[in-house]
Amino acid sequence: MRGNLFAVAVDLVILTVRADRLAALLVRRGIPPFQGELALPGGFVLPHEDLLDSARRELAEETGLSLGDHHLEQLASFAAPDRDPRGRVLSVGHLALVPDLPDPEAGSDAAASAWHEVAAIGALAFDHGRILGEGIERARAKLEYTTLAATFCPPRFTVAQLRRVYEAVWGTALDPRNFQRKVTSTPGFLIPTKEMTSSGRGRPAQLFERGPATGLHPPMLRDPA
Amino acid sequence: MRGNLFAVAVDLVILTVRADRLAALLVRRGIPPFQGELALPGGFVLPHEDLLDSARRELAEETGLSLGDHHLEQLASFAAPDRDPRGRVLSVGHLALVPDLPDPEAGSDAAASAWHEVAAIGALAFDHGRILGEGIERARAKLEYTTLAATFCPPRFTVAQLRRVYEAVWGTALDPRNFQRKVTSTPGFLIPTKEMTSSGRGRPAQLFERGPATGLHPPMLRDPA
DNA sequence: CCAAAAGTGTTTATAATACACCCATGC
DNA sequence: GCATGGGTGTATTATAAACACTTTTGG
Repeated sequence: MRGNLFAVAVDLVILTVRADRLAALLVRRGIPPFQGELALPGGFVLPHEDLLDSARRELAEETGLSLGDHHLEQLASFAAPDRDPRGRVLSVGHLALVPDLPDPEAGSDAAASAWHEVAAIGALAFDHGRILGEGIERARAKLEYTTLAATFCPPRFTVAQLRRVYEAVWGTALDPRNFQRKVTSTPGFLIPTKEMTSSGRGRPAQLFERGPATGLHPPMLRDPA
Repeated sequence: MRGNLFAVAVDLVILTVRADRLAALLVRRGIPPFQGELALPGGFVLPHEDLLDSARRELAEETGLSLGDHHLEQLASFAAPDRDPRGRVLSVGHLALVPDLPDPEAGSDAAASAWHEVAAIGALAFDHGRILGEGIERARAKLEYTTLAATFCPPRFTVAQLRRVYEAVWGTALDPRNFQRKVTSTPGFLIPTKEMTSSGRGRPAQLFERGPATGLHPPMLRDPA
């Protein structure tokens, strides 16, 4: 082992759907480098910490989420020699999908963090723009073959809420009728409850919970606009 | 930046198809730890080197391949605190798909390396068994949605050769007639040449070259056994 | 001639799409 | 009643899969 040592960080692409728009949690940096600029939440890996544990810890610190059944996965590593002016830093990007949360409140590390609609995000510190881009791309791809979309929803949700998640992430319109049949007939996607939505215009909708499906399912439908 | 520094290595899952079997290039370790055991090719990242450059360099050293149009991509990073007895080492796994090559010859680093049929590979040094497993899984998944299978083939190949690649990687039998129509009708997959195979039993087959397709194509067919 | 592999055409099953239509609520 | 969204049924279309058949070589 030689002296070519790296600092190792984890950075998080934390996505949610708010007001029918895909949004990411970003922090405004309080210290150099890139002071005052927007960046992904993240930090250095502790001496005896595994990568996912480190990402889970950062996620909890930034969002207050204890990440019970939420989704967290490794994205990719970024280690361009000049990506950090302080020296050689390898960052392991992670992707988290969380339900719509109340705005991050003051206190702990979350003070400087806020949700930003992804369509309106400009340049970020370091190479975080690229990491964010890969996270969004991965999320879009995974919705097509997994039941992960439900992780964007609260514990109980309607089929229409779930559909709006797909529409927000993909930026397309889906046929509500075909969507309904598709998701309700995919084994393990949705667990029906006996409750219905009480308020709102139109006929009340049945409430569902996230099913246990982890793996793949036949492709989701993408209607033309 | 604190003293929690890591050594960073790249390890390579180098896959090929030899004699209709999926095979990986492995090295036998000449020094501790895990002296004498089989491991993935790899090594430490140099001070000013990017990850893919480092992987390309290791690939060239181990196989002699200059990696013109061959495939190389990052897989994932592995950093369990105890994965290397020498200390904290983060390894960035990479996946390379190469055509069937002559056996690695003595000289350079390739001396101790050899192809191993993946079905016959036992325990590997470090956590390389897991990295290999993820590489194989990724390769299997990507054949289904990309035209990557052709990177396992020599510069000119027949449809039957390409089919045997799918059959080797997936371990399934495919219908030669449906396969033919499928691959020849996928835009950008195959470039037809005017040449035919000269020898061999049966009717001569047309030779093709790798097409330019990079992205996705409709799912490949998987026939039942 | 026969066996073997290449390649084409046709039929059948399955899944995706489009869309007509009925249901249950708020106003 | 009427607008709004929830939910079901069905026709149409694309695609995958199964397989009969012709072509072209070597022996």
